[in-house]
Amino acid sequence: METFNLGRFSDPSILILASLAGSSKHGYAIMEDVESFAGVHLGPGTLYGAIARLESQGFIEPLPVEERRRPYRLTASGIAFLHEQLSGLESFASMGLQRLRLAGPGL
Amino acid sequence: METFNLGRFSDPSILILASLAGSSKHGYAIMEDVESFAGVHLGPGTLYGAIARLESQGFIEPLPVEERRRPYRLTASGIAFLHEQLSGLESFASMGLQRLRLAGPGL
DNA sequence: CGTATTACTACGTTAAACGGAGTATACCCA
DNA sequence: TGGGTATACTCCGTTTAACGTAGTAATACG
Repeated sequence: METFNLGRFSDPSILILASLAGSSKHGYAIMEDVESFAGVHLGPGTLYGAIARLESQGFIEPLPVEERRRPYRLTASGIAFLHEQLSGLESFASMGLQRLRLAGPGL
Repeated sequence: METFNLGRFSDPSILILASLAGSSKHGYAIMEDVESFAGVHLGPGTLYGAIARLESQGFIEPLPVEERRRPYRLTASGIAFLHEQLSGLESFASMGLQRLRLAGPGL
């Protein structure tokens, strides 16, 4: 299955936040979820590095460890931040596509 | 005017390509355009570094220099690439927002 | 005629993306 | 029962590119 490709415009942080918006989950599950919904594979360095940063920024918080899994959930500020980012992204994408539609034939 | 904020999820490359989708323009004009439509300020290092990379990737090409300005335009492959990226971005953003809507109240 | 704006170049620093390697536990199945 | 696979990470090194500062030079303006 070919999912849409976000290329280098795929800040792992947002992918992780979007994954946690679906439901709270631990690192490995985030990795699989991101891979399946965005077609982006995050290696361990990228994934856990980004998770640590998101936690220190207060956008996600750890839940009790269960069976060597450390699940995380979005905080209120993580939800707000994600919403803001996604809204901006959606506006930007639709504006860009509009530009392509208008100018595309005439380039 | 408060524009939407793309934060760190704002690969300068895509912003530049989207700017050129509006019309061909030179570096400084791209900088101003990106600032006005995306609210993102690109410093010279970021801007011209990204432009050089986009050119070497064949996504943009230089037009004849006029009055110490070096304008660029999208190539066909740049248009295709931008379209693909923006479509993916739009899907991703709307999927993420949907997840927030569904799970948001229940987190 | 000097100050601001335009349009860059050049360079250095830093953050973080990325991947390889390794560890350890649990699960399956022959 | 023990060997392979999946899970769930940690650790660490390399590379990339984002970002800013400084500087240059030309044109505009007032």
